[in-house]
Amino acid sequence: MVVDATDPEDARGELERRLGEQLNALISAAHALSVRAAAHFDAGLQPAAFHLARWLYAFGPTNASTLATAVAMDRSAVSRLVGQLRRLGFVRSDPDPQDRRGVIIALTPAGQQRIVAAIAERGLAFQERIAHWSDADLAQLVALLSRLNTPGGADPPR
Amino acid sequence: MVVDATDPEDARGELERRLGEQLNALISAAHALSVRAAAHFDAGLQPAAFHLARWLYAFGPTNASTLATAVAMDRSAVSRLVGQLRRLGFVRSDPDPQDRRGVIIALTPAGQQRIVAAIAERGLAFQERIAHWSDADLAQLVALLSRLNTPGGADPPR
DNA sequence: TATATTGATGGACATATGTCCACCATATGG
DNA sequence: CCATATGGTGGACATATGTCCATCAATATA
Repeated sequence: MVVDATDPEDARGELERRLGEQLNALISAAHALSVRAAAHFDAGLQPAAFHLARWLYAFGPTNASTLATAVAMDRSAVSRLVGQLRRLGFVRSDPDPQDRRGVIIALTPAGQQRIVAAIAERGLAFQERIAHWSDADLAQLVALLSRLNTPGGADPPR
Repeated sequence: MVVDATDPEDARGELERRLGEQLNALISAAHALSVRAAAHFDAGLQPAAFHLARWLYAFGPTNASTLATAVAMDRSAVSRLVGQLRRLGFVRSDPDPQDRRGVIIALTPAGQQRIVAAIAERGLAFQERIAHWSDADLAQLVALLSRLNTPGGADPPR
């Protein structure tokens, strides 16, 4: 596809297309690393439980329904997996003070440590790639990703 | 954790830690979108096949073994899934001229179109977030991600 | 109080996925 | 030529996952 860079609309569209391409490559590569990280997290644990724990680590506590929507899982499945994680002491689920039908699911310190350890391996893979980056470039990337990750431009709901 | 920003070593480590955190959030959020994108790709197709197709779209043709390693799957599974994709006309597998035991697996134009269409939905989710970004910031992010995604600093093995 | 709604849990079952193994074709080394 | 190694395919089976449904407790509404 040939793009006329002098046309502002097309230039913007091209930028967006290239962002999609780069995100796709990143996510595609990260998937394999995630599979291996999940295996490291806990041997007696279903891999899908790792996704839940990681989401909780990334975005903080929520109730079961929100969590189910966020990770694109059935509520039944989330309930089962949270049960596993709770039995292993990696998450806690306290009744929601606002609506006592619901529960607030949160990582325990033990769970947080496990996540950090499991992710460390993946960290190594990327650390090699940024080894020769300047601090300025690295800081810039972190800042831009941070902005990309907070939909409203506000702080994440920790 | 309190970091002494005047110590260059700690500042660098802190940057790397924050990059890990941001990547984790991005990957965690992207996972749910990927699940939905896979469903859009083809109804009669196993979701895992979408991962294969996406990897081929992101990184280009390879042989079955390399593909299996890259996506952290068993060779048997890759063989089965590639078979499905081939039957649907989304990939081609030609014998490797270098080693005629092996095959080179590549997306067909039809497969490429499907991937682009399936990813478009996810694109919309991110497009909202970057709607108010300046072209300069967007271009900067694309450039930095591009550098992050090419391990050796060289061009990807298309 | 009676009724309907909502959040969560867990059983039951179908489907998808991971893994092991046997097999075939080619390649490699003696 | 023979033995062995390697890339790929597909069968068989165990496990993980997705989905539907019944159930319970707390809310909300009348």
